[in-house]
Amino acid sequence: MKPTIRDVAKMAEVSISTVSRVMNAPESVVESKRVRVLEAIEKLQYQPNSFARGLIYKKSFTLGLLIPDIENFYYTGIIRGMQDACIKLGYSLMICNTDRDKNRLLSYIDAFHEKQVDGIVFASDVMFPEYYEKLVRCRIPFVLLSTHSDEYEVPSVEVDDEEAAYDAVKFLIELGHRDIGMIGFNHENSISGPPRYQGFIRALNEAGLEHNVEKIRCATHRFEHAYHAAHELFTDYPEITAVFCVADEFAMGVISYLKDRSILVPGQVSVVGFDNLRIANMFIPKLTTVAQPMYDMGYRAAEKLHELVTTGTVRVLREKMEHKLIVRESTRQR
Amino acid sequence: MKPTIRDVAKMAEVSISTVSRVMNAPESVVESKRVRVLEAIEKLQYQPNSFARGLIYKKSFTLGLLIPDIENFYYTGIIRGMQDACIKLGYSLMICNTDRDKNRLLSYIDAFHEKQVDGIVFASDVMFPEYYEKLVRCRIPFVLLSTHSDEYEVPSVEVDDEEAAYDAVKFLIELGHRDIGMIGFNHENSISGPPRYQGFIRALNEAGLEHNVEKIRCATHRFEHAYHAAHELFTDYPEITAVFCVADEFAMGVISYLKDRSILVPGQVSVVGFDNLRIANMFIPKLTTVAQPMYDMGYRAAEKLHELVTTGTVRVLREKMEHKLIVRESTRQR
DNA sequence: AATCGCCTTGAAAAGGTTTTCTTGAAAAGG
DNA sequence: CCTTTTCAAGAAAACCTTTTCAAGGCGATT
Repeated sequence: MKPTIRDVAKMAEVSISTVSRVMNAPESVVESKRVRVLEAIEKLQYQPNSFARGLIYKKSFTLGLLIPDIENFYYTGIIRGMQDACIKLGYSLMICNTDRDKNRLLSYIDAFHEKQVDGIVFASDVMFPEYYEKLVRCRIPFVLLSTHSDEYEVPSVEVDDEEAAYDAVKFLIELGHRDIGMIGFNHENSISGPPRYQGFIRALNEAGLEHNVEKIRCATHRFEHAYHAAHELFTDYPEITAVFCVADEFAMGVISYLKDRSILVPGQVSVVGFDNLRIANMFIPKLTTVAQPMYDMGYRAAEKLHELVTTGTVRVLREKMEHKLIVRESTRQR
Repeated sequence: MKPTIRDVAKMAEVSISTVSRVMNAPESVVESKRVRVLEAIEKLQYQPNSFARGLIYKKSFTLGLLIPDIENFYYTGIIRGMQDACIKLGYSLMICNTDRDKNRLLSYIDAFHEKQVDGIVFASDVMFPEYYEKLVRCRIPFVLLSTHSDEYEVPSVEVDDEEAAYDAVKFLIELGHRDIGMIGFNHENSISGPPRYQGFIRALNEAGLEHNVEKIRCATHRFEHAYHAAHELFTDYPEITAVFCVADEFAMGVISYLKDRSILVPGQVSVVGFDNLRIANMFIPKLTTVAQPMYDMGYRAAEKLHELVTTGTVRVLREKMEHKLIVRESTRQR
């Protein structure tokens, strides 16, 4: 059987209280006994039972992460950052992939509740009232990542989507493009959809290019959808010479479509993506894109959640992270 | 505070034993009390404390997954499969990304031990004696995924790497290629490196193409390394018209290198990858590759681990999964 | 009518740790 | 040398659940 504190105590010939003290307040026990206990711990490969501990502390030292789609490359960076932060903070991390399924998400919240995770970071999804209410009923603190809530006061960390989109489109305009399209997210079930669209519009208006305002098609996260959306976009507006995509995966879809139509990128059409996934730098052509600091965002979200969990509140509610336009090979002067 | 079984008992005016029974053996309590208890549970949003439970059952109903590199697209499929299996089996999943760091891996094992996960699936890494011994010392059951051990008797699930590599190279030969190179894994710290190399050699020998045996360069998992390795390979052997890559990411690296050298793929050189990652179908050109059933492998690994955890043993020790060559656009008849 | 047995229920122990309370001993102060 | 203070360390309670054991009540059987 797994050795318990009792076994250690017996071997070291002290009481279990002393063993406990050696682990939690070593300076309070005299050296001779301390070394005996330490030796016993080592010899028995003793590891305190986290169930017993959890029972007392009412804490699991575990954080939960809820992501919509693990196959989306966006989240791998987030995960790394969050995991590193967890290591630093002495927490474990539990990752759950909802596959964009409402019921699944709800049941993961139950699982988190049962496992008594100390807090949850909720990534990218819309914070529906159902989710919110369940979370507060379960008394689980949570922060939002790459999303936010207008209705509720929930801490969040994200980039400035409007500004980022604006920068991307402005870049295209400065390159001399006058006919610009966009592949966006559906507005109903996405948080970043509307602001990125706003940014697109603002850049257009500012440059007097309002005639492009309609040149937008929506896709739902996947390459194939973006390919299809590109087909629609270019069928309706063959004059387009540049397209702003709200995700790198969309940019790849668009470029693949253009490739199949034998339209050169960036020769005839420029394409800019969003996120700066690792593949953005591997694709042919390498993607010009607006980078989100995924790693830092994951890291920051974990820190913020920790702040919330330990202090009960958070110094800055909505945290904006820096985005940055990265110019590579998928765009060109017109 | 979080309601306990006591609060429920009080509200329903029964003993805590009765409450426990309605949750674990409902038929053993008379209907009138049962409904009272159920109502109280509902009203209080009661959720049993998993620490107390774990203390009794000595089980956490959690499985651990150890992966070397979450940024490698290979693992996302694994994770999905394993998570789905966990849901089916009533387990939670804890994913840890070691970043190929030995110490980190060791400390994750400690974390798993402390959290008392019921079992671990250990993916892709070499099972060093240090790992093995630690795992058995901690008495944590584990299975190997996409790796195996020659020294120890450990359950594993993986594809037949030798055969899969053989199939890929044979395909290239059948296409008429006579000068074939390979981008492989380093043999020291990879399990699939040697068998894939063997497969390459066997296909070559069988076709009387032994003169290619030296045309191999190694890379360590990343695109950039593969790019560099391709540079070396083509500098030394400019006659090569086909290259077998042991990872899709390597194939992308090679193709990018050839692109920069203005060598057409598949026009002048054919490239085949390995894994069939989601991007294999998004890249330009779409990759010909030998597919691994990542989802199924993750799923199967979880099932196998569950079998091991519950029965103490496993019916088939080393499980081979089916691979399959998928022909797309990166290869062509010579 | 009495006994047996079954069903339902409550009391209590067990599981492993932390922490408070208590006690005994040693150090410090007069 | 005696009293007070400080310190180390053990005993026991608490955390929340499950499960065993015991008991009470009731119907059925003889």
